[in-house]
Amino acid sequence: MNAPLTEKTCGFADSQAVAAKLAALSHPARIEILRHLSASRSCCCREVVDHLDLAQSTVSQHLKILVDAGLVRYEPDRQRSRYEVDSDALEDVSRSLAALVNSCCSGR
Amino acid sequence: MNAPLTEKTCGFADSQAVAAKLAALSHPARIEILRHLSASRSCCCREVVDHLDLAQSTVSQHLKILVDAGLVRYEPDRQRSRYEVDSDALEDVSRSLAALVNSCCSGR
DNA sequence: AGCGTTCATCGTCTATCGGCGATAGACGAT
DNA sequence: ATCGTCTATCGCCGATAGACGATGAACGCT
Repeated sequence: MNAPLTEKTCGFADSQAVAAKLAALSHPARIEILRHLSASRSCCCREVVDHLDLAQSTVSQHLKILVDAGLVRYEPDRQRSRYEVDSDALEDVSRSLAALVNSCCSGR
Repeated sequence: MNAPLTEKTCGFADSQAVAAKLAALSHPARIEILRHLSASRSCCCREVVDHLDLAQSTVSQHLKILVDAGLVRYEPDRQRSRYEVDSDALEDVSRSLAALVNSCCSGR
């Protein structure tokens, strides 16, 4: 599912997928959110808001971005929605980047 | 390993650094550029332009972003400027992300 | 029933991104 | 000296990101 596709030839379309994942991670607030989420096992939006010194709406947006990117799981539990890190997805991104970097540094 | 700084408290400033690096990587064109650069050992702007179906000015911009992020080395060789991947820097980013992911998945 | 809390969404504003063409500087070649 | 090539930069634009406040729905509690 993830990619036994084109081997190391990779491809152009693939770049887009990786880029999209990395884009979701390329914001300090979102990284902080991930850290906080993982530290707290799982938590609601409010908890993140308190921790982060950003407006609730802004945090909600960042969370949505992370969810859309598939890096965070979301469960609308009554009021207190629960957000929790999708470890597998995260590790997958890390692996993707590592693969990219590796293929770029294969020369040395 | 590379960062015995603040342990797991990590820090807010640190997130910014990682985010900045990842931002440079979060664009398909730039990933393609990296791939091409690494495949060609080193090359000039024009070479990338031919390969990429983007205007020369656009490519130059992307290259600048990569250089500013410290992921690509730049040497203004007469006309034919030489761009080449900074393997160490790239690996460093990969490690940073891995560390982040790892700390987020420590629970499981 | 009514209040407080939580959250997602909407609209708005500003800044930045990503693209392009045009331009100017630096060279090599003629 | 002039022409063609390669770069980097500038100016411009549409689109998007990122922030906020306001709003309304859903819920718990009293």
